[in-house]
Amino acid sequence: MSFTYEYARPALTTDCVVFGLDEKDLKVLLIQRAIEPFQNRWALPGGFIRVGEDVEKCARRELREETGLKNVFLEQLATIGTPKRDPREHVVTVAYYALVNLIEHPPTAATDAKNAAWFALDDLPNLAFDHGDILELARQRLRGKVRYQPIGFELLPEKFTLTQLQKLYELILEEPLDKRNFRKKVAKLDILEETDEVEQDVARRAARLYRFDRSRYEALQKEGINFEL
Amino acid sequence: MSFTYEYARPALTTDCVVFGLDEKDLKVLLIQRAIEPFQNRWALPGGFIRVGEDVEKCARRELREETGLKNVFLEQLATIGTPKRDPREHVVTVAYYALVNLIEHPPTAATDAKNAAWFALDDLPNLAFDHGDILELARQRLRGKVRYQPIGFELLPEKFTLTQLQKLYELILEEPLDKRNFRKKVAKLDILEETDEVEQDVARRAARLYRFDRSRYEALQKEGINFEL
DNA sequence: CTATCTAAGTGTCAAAAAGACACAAAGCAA
DNA sequence: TTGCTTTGTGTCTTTTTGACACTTAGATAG
Repeated sequence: MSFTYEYARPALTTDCVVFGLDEKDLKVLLIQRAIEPFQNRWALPGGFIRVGEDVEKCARRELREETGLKNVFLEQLATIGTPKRDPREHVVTVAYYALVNLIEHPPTAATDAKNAAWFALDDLPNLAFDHGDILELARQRLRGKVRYQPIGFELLPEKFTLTQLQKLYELILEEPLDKRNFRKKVAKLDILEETDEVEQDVARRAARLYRFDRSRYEALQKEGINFEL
Repeated sequence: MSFTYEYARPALTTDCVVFGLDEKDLKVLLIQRAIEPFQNRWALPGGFIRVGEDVEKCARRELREETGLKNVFLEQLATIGTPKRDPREHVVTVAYYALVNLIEHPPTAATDAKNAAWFALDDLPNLAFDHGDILELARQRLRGKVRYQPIGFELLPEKFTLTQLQKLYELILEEPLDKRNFRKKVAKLDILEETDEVEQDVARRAARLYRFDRSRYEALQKEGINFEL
């Protein structure tokens, strides 16, 4: 079966930069290509958009098929359509980025025959196509976005310590933050709920666990408050 | 001549929300559709991407062909691919927004047989497709962006008064600003160059004209300064 | 049980930024 | 000469930012 059009059309794909937070590092989920071009090279999960399929739906479907991830935070990054970016033909890709917490989504959740693995941001392989550029773009976007929207919470487990939160921000912003000032600011945002639990199994004083109060956040969001850190 | 593919492909278009500043209003450039669907309805300028054509290039080409505009500030807004947004078939559009100053680009600069006209933002016609949604999205983006990047200058003529600048910000942000505080902040940004000219032909004290210092801005940008107003 | 280790948790002060606020003078017109 | 309109300017208060260090909880090792 084949499909015929009066004018030539570029192919349309989605690609997704999946960020995950490990104990210590920010990581990205990559898949190893099974076929040419760039066979065996690591690449962003993604694939062709089907006719009648919503673009974001496509990104989510590919993510599920290739990495097993579902119900993740997903946001559009940019659309890249440089003619020569795919050696086969003109392929326009709609790039997304996703945030997941690695604790609830363990490494290497491949389903679709290919290999999937998490890579630390400072230890990336050479990527297929222009995926290296897209990844870098996603990294910048994350850095910018985190300053005025509390999307960082998507990377953490449901309950987390303030130190974990600070470490995360330091990883994303790539700069150290002052503990007291950080806590002062977070407290003022008033979007964290203190639980009555503490960390388990640590060989030192256990830190209190907090939970992100999404409803509180959405209420503030409507009033137009901003969340700079 | 026709083109055949193994799998069905959505069509790919670009659309562009062009903002322009009139004496008093923020306006948007629309074109009137010459053909079905939505014949005679107003719509965003845009059209189909050609194979081998870069996406942004396409947006610029369509803008030139349909409205006569060129060399404008253009930035990607979002990609929308809801399957039913075009009644004919699945069409994915890459939306851009552009900023131009109406003084240097006079109203109704149509070239491509269709009608083009500027509409005030609070007096818009019913738009074709989902273009009304795209326009609203662009408006929000502009409002957000203007707070930390001096893109507002793209809407003004080369030389402008501080009052003009303030009025523009008030239009975009949809809130009144204090004259003295506004000037204080603008001065601190240090990206305006004072000219030795003043307004002409006004029936009152003439205001001093300023020029946007782009090189100064780019220097600051690199150092990572931000431009909140 | 005591000492030791590690990370948690907490407040003050100074500097900078934001925001509220009002009036004199320029320049044209009548 | 008077009146009208809009320019251009400074101070003070409040809020926010940023620098900075020690005590304490809790587990472990001896």
